[in-house]
Amino acid sequence: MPELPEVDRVRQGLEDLVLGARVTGLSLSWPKIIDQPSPEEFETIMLGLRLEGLGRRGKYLIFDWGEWAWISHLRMEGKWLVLPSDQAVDKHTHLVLQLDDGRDLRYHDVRKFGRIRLFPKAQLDEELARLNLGPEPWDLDADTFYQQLQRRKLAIKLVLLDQHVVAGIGNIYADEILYRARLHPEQPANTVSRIKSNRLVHYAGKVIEEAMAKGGTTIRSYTDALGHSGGFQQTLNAYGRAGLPCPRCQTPMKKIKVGQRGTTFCPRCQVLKKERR
DNA sequence: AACAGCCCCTGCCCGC
DNA sequence: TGCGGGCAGGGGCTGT
Repeated sequence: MPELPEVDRVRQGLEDLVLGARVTGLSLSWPKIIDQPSPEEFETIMLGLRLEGLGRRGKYLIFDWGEWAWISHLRMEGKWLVLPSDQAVDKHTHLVLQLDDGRDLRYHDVRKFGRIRLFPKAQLDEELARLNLGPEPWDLDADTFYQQLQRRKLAIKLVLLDQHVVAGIGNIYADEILYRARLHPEQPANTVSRIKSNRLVHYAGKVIEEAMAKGGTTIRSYTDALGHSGGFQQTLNAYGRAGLPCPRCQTPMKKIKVGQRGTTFCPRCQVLKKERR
């Protein structure tokens, strides 16, 4: 489940590996991954384009193809792979772009949840605006964030996962941020104190930056474009540690569901506070 | 406006 | 061994 740090590593990998390459052939075996335009138009437009840049916003990858651009979201298990063209195509590979250097850029996605949107690059700003993403975690403004919490009754974890509030945080890092800030994941957002809100802002930036420095987290299937795993999983305090002792107080970590999502926290360090009026 | 519910998919795990 | 059912889960969409 790639989140911001993993998506950024993918971006870097692609930049190193295929920047400047030109598309000489194309095969799209699961058209639904292209949500715009039609498969036929997609093929016609892509042939001959040169990859001129790679960007990222939140968990979205941005491919600059000169006159055209993509926004690509990997969702749960999407991967971009760069492989020699003569290597056999895996059954979960849904798009193959042959490049002019004898290699392929391939989109691989077991669950077929990921999406690619193609549009004229002149529309990039409006396409990004349409996503209505919140700031990158390290750009969060403490006042704005606290104001958003005050008008939401949702569990605080679900607010951290809301891409309109802050972009790039997913299930793993949400648990880590809440653990460090010592907040119960189900604490209603509008009952989070100003101090705790500030702590969330602080740790959101810090956890994501630390994870980026370690090349992201590999839990199930994430790898970068070279097939390398991340290194942050050794640093995880909460996610995936249900039943194991809390690194701070040794109390066994507890696993619950918050808005259909598996959530691990320390029942002693992260206590639900009573609402005050 | 906020939020709940549904849908997309497949691999994996469980019980029988 | 084979099979059916349940589960996981980000985000887009609809309905309230």
